[in-house]
Amino acid sequence: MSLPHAILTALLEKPSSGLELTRRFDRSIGYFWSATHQQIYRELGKLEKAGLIRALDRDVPTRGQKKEYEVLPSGREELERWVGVREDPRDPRDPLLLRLRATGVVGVGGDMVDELRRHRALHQERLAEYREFERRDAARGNGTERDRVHRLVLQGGIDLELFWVTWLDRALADLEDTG
Amino acid sequence: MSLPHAILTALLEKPSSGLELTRRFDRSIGYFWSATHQQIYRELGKLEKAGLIRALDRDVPTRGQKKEYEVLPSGREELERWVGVREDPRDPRDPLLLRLRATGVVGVGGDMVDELRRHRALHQERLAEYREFERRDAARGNGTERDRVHRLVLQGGIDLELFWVTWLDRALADLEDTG
DNA sequence: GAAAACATGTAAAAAGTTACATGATTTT
DNA sequence: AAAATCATGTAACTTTTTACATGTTTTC
Repeated sequence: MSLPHAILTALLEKPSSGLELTRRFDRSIGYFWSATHQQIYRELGKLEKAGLIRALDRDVPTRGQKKEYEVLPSGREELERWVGVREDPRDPRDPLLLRLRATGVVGVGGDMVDELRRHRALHQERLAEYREFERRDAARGNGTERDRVHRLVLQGGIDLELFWVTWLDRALADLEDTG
Repeated sequence: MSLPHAILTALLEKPSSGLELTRRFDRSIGYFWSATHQQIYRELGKLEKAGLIRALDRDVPTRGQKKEYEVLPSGREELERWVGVREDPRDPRDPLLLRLRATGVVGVGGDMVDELRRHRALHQERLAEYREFERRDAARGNGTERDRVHRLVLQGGIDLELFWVTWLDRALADLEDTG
């Protein structure tokens, strides 16, 4: 049950429309949580119905017209409750390592090496992007708790991509060696 | 669509019953893919129906009685096809970083620091466990491709836990500093 | 013979993915 | 006026989670 809380957090940081939220999920929030626009619109509908958020301005919302939402006090309370909840780390699920392991029983082919290289490039790209965000952030202030938390989370994104690039390098070195 | 392929891989490595598979998913396969017994039994049923695996021995399967499965040729072919598929890295989804970010807008309390410490301990535990597996593996042979792939995947599990412990240490240092 | 451990399942709900539909606004 | 982009949504499906149900074998 994290999506509604991700949306509440994003809306508290800045009231937004569904599409704007989708874009923010592709950027900063996306370091650790992703969502499609379909998920977001559905969830916005639920949150509005539950009285946790409300649409601004629009009395007569028509299709195709921008609709901005803001968080209501009950929404903020719900988020405050949720941050105090204990939840264990989630089980990892990564198809790439599964595929690699499967090659151990059905045989490889150079295909898997290509695929690992491709993934390495993708992670490298994302890493570069995050480092660019970091560079930009360094210019801005870092006084508030919010800024520090943002920085920590971005650092998490960077470290995670670094993990991937490093592990993929090792895997490629190993497989190219004798593969 | 990875669960059926995870099961096919596990069954090729060694024919097993549903409960045995569940245990193996909690151990080695669990480095990067998890599944509950409910998921596994349902999927075994589907795979059997699709003719990719078959139950051994049992002609009259009754509830509560062990049922072992093995992979049929068509199952192996399906797995061979699947390892060649290109699939982009999956979007990360981690509620902990989401909760941390939420504290940036609703305020922290020492609660989050406690929660980060708790997660650090859990990751540290798992890391120790994986290193124990690594130690044991080192004794065994490493000649076959299968052994090498297993070792790479285990290394991935270790590196991922190391990422968490390192990042959590950094986060704790930062938050305790001024928190 | 009671309890614990082993073993297989069903059902319902929640979350996520994929495909499709449609209207409004801006640019060329 | 056509095309591109902005914007919101529906529907069907798949996957995952949670709660429950039940039978068998081993151990004390």
